[in-house]
Parts: sequence; structure tokens; C-alpha cells
Amino acid sequence: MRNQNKMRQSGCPVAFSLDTFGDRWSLLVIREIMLLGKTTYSDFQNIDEGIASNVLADRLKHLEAEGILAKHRDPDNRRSYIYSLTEKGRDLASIMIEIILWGGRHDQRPQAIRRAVDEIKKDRDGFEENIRAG
Amino acid sequence: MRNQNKMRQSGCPVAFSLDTFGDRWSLLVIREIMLLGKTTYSDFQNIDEGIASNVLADRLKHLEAEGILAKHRDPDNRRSYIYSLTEKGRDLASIMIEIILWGGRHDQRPQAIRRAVDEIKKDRDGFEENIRAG
DNA sequence: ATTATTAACTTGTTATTTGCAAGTTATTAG
DNA sequence: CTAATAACTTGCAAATAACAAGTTAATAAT
Repeated sequence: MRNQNKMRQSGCPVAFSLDTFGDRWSLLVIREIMLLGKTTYSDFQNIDEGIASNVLADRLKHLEAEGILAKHRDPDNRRSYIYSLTEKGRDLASIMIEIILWGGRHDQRPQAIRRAVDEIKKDRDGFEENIRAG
Repeated sequence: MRNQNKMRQSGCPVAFSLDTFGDRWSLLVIREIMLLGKTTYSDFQNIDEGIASNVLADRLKHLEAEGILAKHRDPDNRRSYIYSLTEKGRDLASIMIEIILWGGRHDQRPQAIRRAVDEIKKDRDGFEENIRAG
């Protein structure tokens, strides 16, 4: 794995947070679950940004170990697993929202997708409560 | 450099944000400037978490290219440069605050430093305005 | 009942990035 | 004039990531 499990023990809450969920792929997986309702390994493999299979496996394992994600069998299909956010994972909602809003403010590209940005601007609290409800 | 400059063009604001500032070292450098008043290359080299010199140079270059940091000569010492946050960089304040708060909520380690957490809890708006004032 | 397909990974290999030690250049301090 | 310092850069080994292919168990199709 990477750097995250070394836990440099600086005691800083920022470093702690980053060690727990702060890398590109972890946050994109969290986005998929939190915002796009994706739940399975194959859902994540289809992420637009294209994650490698071994890296995805590594990140899922790490996020589960950190208590951000939970993994359960799919009751309707014994070869599937369903990944979901734990309470601790849903508590990332406000960070995710701020990341989206910042992106919305500074992304000038024509292909920028504004859907989530607009939704949050319209009713931020509702958006957040919705995530936290699980 | 890494991955960040590939800009996978997914159009997603989360991916955009992560490509701009979303890796461990970038965020730790931003923490140093935003919260600890550090401004120089040698300040950053002394980060508790221990960043490699070549990686630091890479991240500073990237953050400057992305318009998060500005680099100016130190008027009092011609061999120094002073790095500072741009408006766009200071606009990361709310993300940083949420990251700190999340860390504060979930870091159970005895050595966890609560200073910033407590300050933000006491007066979040003041804390944020202070950062945004530059 | 076989065979094909799917889901979730794992493995092997190559490419990229990181970490670490040392070196460079332009100041500034003694 | 010599030693330090600031900000990098370079070289190289080690760790990670990307890419392609393979494995195993379970479901779907014939």
C-alpha cells in the first residue's frame, strides 16, 4: 500500500484526515458511493477517470480498514459485495460538499459538470442531510 | 510530475479539485501557509511529516501553476522566496476547516493536537475570515 | 448438465513516482 | 575571503501505479 498506513504520527488532524481518506482514488470512490449511488467493485471499475483494478482493491481494503466503508454480501447475488459508507464515511459529507463547491467556483472548462454544484447551491443543508441519512 | 497534470477531463468538479490540490503533500504545504504562517522553501522542508526536497519542489511548482500559490522574492534577502496563498488558494479555507474538524471528530490518538480544532469550534467564522483576509 | 459469462479479485510486468543523499548556484554572514 | 545558508537539482534505489491477463466462485444460457 502507500504512505497512508505509515501514519507519520505528527498528531495533526489534517495529516490524520489525509492518511485516512486523502488520496485521489479514495476520494473518487467515496464520491461514487456518496453522490452517484454506486456500490460494487464493478461499479467502481467503471469510474470515468479509469482506476486500475489492483489499485481499486487496495483502496477499498484501506477504506474499509479505516472504517470509512463497510462491505457486505449482496443478498440477491452471492458473487457480489455491496460497499457502503459507514457513519464515519458519511461524516465526510461536508468535506465533499466544500470540494465540489470549490471546484464549481474555479473550474472554467466548458465541459465542467455543474449538476451537483447547482443542487448544493440550491439547498445545501438538504443535500447534506440526504447524504447523512445514508 | 504526477497524475495531476493529466487532467482526465471527466468534467467532474471533485476530480477537478483533486487534480488541482488533492494530494497529501500539496495539502500539507497549504496547511503550513494557511495555518502555521510558514512561507519559505526551508520552512516547508521542516514539515513534521518530512517531505523530500524534490517532491516539495514539484508540488510548489504545481500549486503555483494552478494559481493556488504565488512566489515572490523576499525583499530583505535576495536568496529567499516567499510563497503565499492567492485568493484562489485562500478560498480553500472552508475545505481545510472541514478536514480539520473531521480529523478532530475521529482522531482518537492520545497525541492528537486539538489546538486548531478547538479554535475553529470556538469561532469558526472568525477563523475562516482570518484566513480569507490573507 | 454443460458451457458461457459475470463479479471480484490477484498476479506479473513495466512505467512512474517517491525517498534519500549529495551536489549546485547565488547570496549573505563572519 | 571563507564559511554558511536558501533554494533547488541530480542520481539512484525502492515503492507505487498502470496495464494486461489470469483465477475462483457463482449465476445465466443452451
